[in-house]
Amino acid sequence: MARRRLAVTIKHVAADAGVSLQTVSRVINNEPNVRPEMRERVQASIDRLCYVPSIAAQRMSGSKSYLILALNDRERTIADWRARQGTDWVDQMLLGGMLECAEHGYRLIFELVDTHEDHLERELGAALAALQPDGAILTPPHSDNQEILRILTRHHVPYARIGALGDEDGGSPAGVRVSMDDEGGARLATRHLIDLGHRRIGFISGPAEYRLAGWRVDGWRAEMAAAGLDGDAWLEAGDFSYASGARAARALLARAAPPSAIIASNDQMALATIEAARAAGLDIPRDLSVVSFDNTPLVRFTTPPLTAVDQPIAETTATAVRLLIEAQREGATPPPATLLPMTLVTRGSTAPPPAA
Amino acid sequence: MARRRLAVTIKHVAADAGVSLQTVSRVINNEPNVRPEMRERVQASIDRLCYVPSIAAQRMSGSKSYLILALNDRERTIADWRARQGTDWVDQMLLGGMLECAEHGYRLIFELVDTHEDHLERELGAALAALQPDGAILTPPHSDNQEILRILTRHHVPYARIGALGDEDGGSPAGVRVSMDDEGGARLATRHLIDLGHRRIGFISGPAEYRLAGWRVDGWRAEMAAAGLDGDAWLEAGDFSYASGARAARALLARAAPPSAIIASNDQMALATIEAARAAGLDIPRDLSVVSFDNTPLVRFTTPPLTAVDQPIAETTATAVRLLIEAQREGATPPPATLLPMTLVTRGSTAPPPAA
DNA sequence: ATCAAATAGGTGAACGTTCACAACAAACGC
DNA sequence: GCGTTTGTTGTGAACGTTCACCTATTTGAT
Repeated sequence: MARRRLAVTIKHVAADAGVSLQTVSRVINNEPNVRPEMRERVQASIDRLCYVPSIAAQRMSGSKSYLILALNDRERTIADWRARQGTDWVDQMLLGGMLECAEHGYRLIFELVDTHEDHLERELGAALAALQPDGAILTPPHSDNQEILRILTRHHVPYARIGALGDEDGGSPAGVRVSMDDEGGARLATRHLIDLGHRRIGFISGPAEYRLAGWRVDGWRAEMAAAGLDGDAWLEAGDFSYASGARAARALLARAAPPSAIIASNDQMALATIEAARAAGLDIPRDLSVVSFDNTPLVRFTTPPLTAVDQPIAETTATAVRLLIEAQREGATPPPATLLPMTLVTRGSTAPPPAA
Repeated sequence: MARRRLAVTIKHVAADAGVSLQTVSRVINNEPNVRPEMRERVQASIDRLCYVPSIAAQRMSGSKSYLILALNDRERTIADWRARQGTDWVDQMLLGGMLECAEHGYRLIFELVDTHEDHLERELGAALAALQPDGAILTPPHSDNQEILRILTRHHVPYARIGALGDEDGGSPAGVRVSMDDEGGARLATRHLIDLGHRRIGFISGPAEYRLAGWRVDGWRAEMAAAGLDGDAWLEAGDFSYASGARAARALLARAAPPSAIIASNDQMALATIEAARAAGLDIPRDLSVVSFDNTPLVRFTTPPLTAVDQPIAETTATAVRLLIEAQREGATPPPATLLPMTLVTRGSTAPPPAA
């Protein structure tokens, strides 16, 4: 069972370079007060012996663990994943955070948290005590879970809250917030359609319990108002599901003055809209332009490819990681809130409105 | 900077329960030779103090790290991800492995490996030395990278190879293999179409450099032969891209006796096939049935929803994790190779062939 | 030349856990 | 009653690293 891993330790390096353990440690951690020539000699030994400090041992003697925990809601993650709803935020988040971690010699550990059971205190506490991470990243809905924030604070783990609704953590210096600009994204989509010449622009919203759904509506409404158009006349409620999108689209198209363009709050509802429009004999984008939110992988391959607002999901975790690492530096004060812009990817589902 | 984390250690528990450290350790690790009443007393102290053993310290004194490394190709992962090709294997793999890990008190760490640079030895070695994982999971193309296998063996890290082509690791007892039954999946798809009454079943293959692409062709050909049909008459080459799928589909449909059904080796080519068929004035599934491989999230929402062969990607890593953990037990000899079956998800893109 | 300060390097203890081994009690065979 | 096994608990060392403290050397100002 390979008990002795015969790993090369700091002791071997010290012997090889003919110095004390402490000097080697100093070189590893880039501490001052080491003569350049000495530093070079030690580094040579390190390279020759392929020495790598053991994170376990480092952590034990009180230094950093170089681990960052990404906390995700177990139930939601699994549900999303089982249902394969097309939201690939998991791998995006992960890769964004992971690459950023790799840049700085850190590692991201993905941890699923169960808030339903009363295990929370024990389960999360166990993860924190066992791994002793240098920071934690919270994703919705955990970003606003006061108990999680409390536990993290008690364990002295700094955190970054992604998509947090407010600063309900009482302005704790341990926490920062990173969010995506949902309102700005909706404005981009609306502006694009207005620039194409559309005046009657419908909007299919997401469920009210998602604050981001409201923000998207706000952005659309604001941009419509800025162009002197009445937004509320073309609003239909959806809940992010395909069926609700189809229902909302049919309702919009059945109006006396149907919209010439529709913005759906996610990809599924956008696909439903296209299908509903086709069923009504409309051609996309000739008779109806459609813009979507999310920009999931396959929407570039649908017919037509979807013009969509792309969310900087990966940048979100990358930023969170960067802020957490920067905050480790003594005296550093990272900005308490960061807002990441969305972008519009123009494809084949939008065009100028019919001349009529 | 919270140097002292004032964590509750095994020492506190020992004092609280009035026993020695060792006894507490024995209770934690479920070792025998502890009186039930004593075990209960210690457990009570553990619960009361919310004690959790520190992984770092455990690892230091030679026991398990409860960490499993999932090694992925950096370039390919990033490329797949950037291109957002619709292959969401990353989050599927991850979640499958992670949930299985969680079941057993382990943790999965996703590690990107760069094989291009000559860093490999150093980079992978660093990860292994620093984290000292209890096992590693290799995904293609790493599963057959001899140097990686060598490094893992040298560090005494047992590994599971996913989708490995052969047992080129020289039958090392440290490694097991887990694969998906591509051939079986293709047979399922073919069988389904034959059962519906189709006789002329086209197949759009993947690129030759992917062995799995070949296995899928093999399955289709074998099932065709079993039904007394000539497979090779309806084979067209693709390369997994949308454009190649469109090309192949047009070629098949332009034949003197066009197929009444087409199996595409992935979702993108299937979507391309549908589009090409529509352009040729065909209705799906009335005039042409289409079966796809992959079953990515959005294909249930396309028009029509795709009948697709679903790959057990998540089960793949879950199985790998299970095998690695089981192999830790003294004397355990896990099966050297495991083949996971694919399943067929029947949706709206397949129907009996036109009566004509 | 003298003394204080700054710099370069070393020493022992500590971190929290497990391992090897010792110690002791109880149960067993004869 | 004695030696032997079996089961239960405790003791000291070890794992690999960093921290606090200490010593020796060099530097600079007087």
